[in-house]
Amino acid sequence: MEPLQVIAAPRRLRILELVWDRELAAGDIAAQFDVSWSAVSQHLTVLKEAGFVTERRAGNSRIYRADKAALGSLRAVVEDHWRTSLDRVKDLAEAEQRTADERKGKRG
Amino acid sequence: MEPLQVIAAPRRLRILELVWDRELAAGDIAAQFDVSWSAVSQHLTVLKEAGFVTERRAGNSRIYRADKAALGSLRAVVEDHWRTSLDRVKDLAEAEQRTADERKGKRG
DNA sequence: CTGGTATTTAAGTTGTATCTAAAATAGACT
DNA sequence: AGTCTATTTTAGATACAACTTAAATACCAG
Repeated sequence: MEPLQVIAAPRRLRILELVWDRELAAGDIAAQFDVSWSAVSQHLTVLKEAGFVTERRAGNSRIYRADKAALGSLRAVVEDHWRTSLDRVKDLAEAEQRTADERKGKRG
Repeated sequence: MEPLQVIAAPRRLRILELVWDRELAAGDIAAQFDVSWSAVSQHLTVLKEAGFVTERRAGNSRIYRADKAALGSLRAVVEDHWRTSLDRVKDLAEAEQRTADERKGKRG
């Protein structure tokens, strides 16, 4: 998969942030989300194949961690993303509101 | 739309590259692709709403151009992608050249 | 005004990435 | 061996972004 596609999926971006500066077992990652472990596992596979996370086995767990160097120019994008994500949620909500308003009144 | 999503669509990335350092009319952009003008127009709208291209009117044409500054950290990603694509072309050309050399009986 | 070109908007179709659920795998422990 | 736990893989459902076609808009020329 193309590097850009890999980090463009919001769930994968959040996973990447979770293992940005610490190791985490797959289960600990999955526990952060309201989706099945299977879904998270599939995302981890994509991230691993892209080289954006490393995997190591410990007991019967698999432990993941971001490989920042592998991200190249995408690294700054990831770092930017979480710095601005809260603001962006607000902006998107406002944009939604404007769209809804325009539908009601066709050209404001 | 999220900046990352905007750039992650391959068609939009190529459009952005087309208008990277020159102005182009919507029609000239659409002519580069094997999809309908409508589809290209929709992509241009997304790029414009993200702020990644500027639009100006000239006669009955609309002329677009990339706004590199607006891309922030994504700028490097676009440039990387473009360079990588060019490298791919170059690699193919070199492979062709090697094949030609071998036909002549040249070095290994 | 009419006709023509450039482009967008509207409405509906389709391909595909993400998801769920269930079965399979791998290692630890007894 | 057998059974735990952690995780992946397979198979199939779903949601959504990119597309198509057709109609609408905007601008220019006669």
